[in-house]
Amino acid sequence: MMRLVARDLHATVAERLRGVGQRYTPQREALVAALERARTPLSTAEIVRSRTGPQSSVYRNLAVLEHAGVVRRVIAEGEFARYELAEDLTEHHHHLICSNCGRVQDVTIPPDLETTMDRAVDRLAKRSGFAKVRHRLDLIGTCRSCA
Amino acid sequence: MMRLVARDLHATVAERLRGVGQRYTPQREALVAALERARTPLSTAEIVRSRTGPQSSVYRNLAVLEHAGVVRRVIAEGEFARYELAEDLTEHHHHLICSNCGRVQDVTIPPDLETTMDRAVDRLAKRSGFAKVRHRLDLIGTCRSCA
DNA sequence: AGGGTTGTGAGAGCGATTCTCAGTCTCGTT
DNA sequence: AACGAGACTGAGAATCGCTCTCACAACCCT
Repeated sequence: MMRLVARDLHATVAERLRGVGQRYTPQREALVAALERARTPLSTAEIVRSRTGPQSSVYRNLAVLEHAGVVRRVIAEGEFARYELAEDLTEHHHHLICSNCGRVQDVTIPPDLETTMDRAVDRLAKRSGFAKVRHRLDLIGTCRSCA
Repeated sequence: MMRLVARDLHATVAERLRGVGQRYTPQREALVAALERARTPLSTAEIVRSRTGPQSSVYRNLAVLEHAGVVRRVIAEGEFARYELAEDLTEHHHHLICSNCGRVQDVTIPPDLETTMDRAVDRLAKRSGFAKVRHRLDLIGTCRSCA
């Protein structure tokens, strides 16, 4: 799916929040806007630093947004959790993670590799009795400034 | 690389520890043995429970073993960190992770997919200025007992 | 306007992990 | 065999990301 323009993004977010009985408050809007602007997963520390509100509210609202399917918690290395907009609000992508400084950068891979991978994943999932399996492909290395 | 038999495994571990000025003590041996036996990543809680020593020593020794390149911290979901033997002591594999209960199970994928993926990863790495890039492919879903 | 629900912010609380430190063990050297 | 330097251990304290609590404010619907 293509990345939504800001107007549609906020409308979609509002709708999803309504769907779980929550409101789209200015603070939550600020969180979504920050994640949109970053175009790469932000650590909770970065988010808190970005004047989107006090710590407890940031954590609470990230949890609400995650529950509403608006954001996704990204598992990287390092001490802080990271969040990014849900994939269906942006587009399917992978992460290039610096194992030294923890920086995360979005990357996409060739569609045919994506397809091949999905087929293999499906087969494995079926064989192992897992359901609703999605894949997570991350590239882990050392970024230029940490080299 | 093939999985090492126990005899070689412990010899290799001892050597790597020596390489960083550390000793292969009985407690560290017990940790390595536990990870070998499990054949799947163990959470710190499971390791502590398995009578390999007091908590503080378990954490310290896991850190030492990680630094020596003997074990690897696995990032899954859930409250506890997980550890497994380093890949060059076992063999390259991926993880099937239950997003509900956090259980982790090893899986391998077809070698040709592995090759294709590595090629794509190399290309991306070169383009982005990252060095020593390895891939991490995890399958995340719901296991049978959590369905 | 009223009442019920949801959101907010400050601080307390929680829990996994790390640190500290005094005492012990090991190993190479004499 | 005794010694000394450095590694190891274990118990508890400390740290720190994160979550919870609670009193108060904002919002929505009728």
